[in-house]
Amino acid sequence: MPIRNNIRKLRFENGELTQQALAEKVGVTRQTLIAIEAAKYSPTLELAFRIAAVFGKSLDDVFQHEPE
Amino acid sequence: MPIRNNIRKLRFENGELTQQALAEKVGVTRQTLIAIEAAKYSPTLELAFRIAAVFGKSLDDVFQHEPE
DNA sequence: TCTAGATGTAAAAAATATTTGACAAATAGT
DNA sequence: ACTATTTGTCAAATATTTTTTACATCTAGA
Repeated sequence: MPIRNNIRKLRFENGELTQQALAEKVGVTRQTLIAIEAAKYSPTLELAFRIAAVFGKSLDDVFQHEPE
Repeated sequence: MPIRNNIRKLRFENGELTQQALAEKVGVTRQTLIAIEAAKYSPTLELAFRIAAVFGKSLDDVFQHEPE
């Protein structure tokens, strides 16, 4: 599943936002956030939207699909 | 789950692309595509990317999140 | 009218995402 | 050296998405 993300980068750009803090803002578990940040699996579109919303970014700014 | 999409519109703009044809291009079942088009549930980000790619659009052009 | 193609719905099984709980390692501060 | 915080991992349970199969409806064309 080749989906990259800039979550780690965005967390630090937004005042060292911790994984747990972000997880709470997004309404998800810390483990879920870790897995997504590490691209272990593909999140739900709904969750992807909520993550992007926290940073005030669009989906494409946070997640990049590498085709093939 | 308030996620709108323009799949139906995009299908017809792309030469009356049928649900089954799109499903095959995307590598998914027709029922899955129907459910997503009808916004019955939130697809995987991976799948959302593949759908957008078929139309040569970005994610945000195909799916819109209505916050709250 | 009959047939074929496109769309819609439904229910159970399979696959995948998410939660819960617990533990380990690294870092920073006291 | 100790404690607290952050990050990472793992495994089992739960929730959600996706598949499979089957049937119903509608429209267009022969």
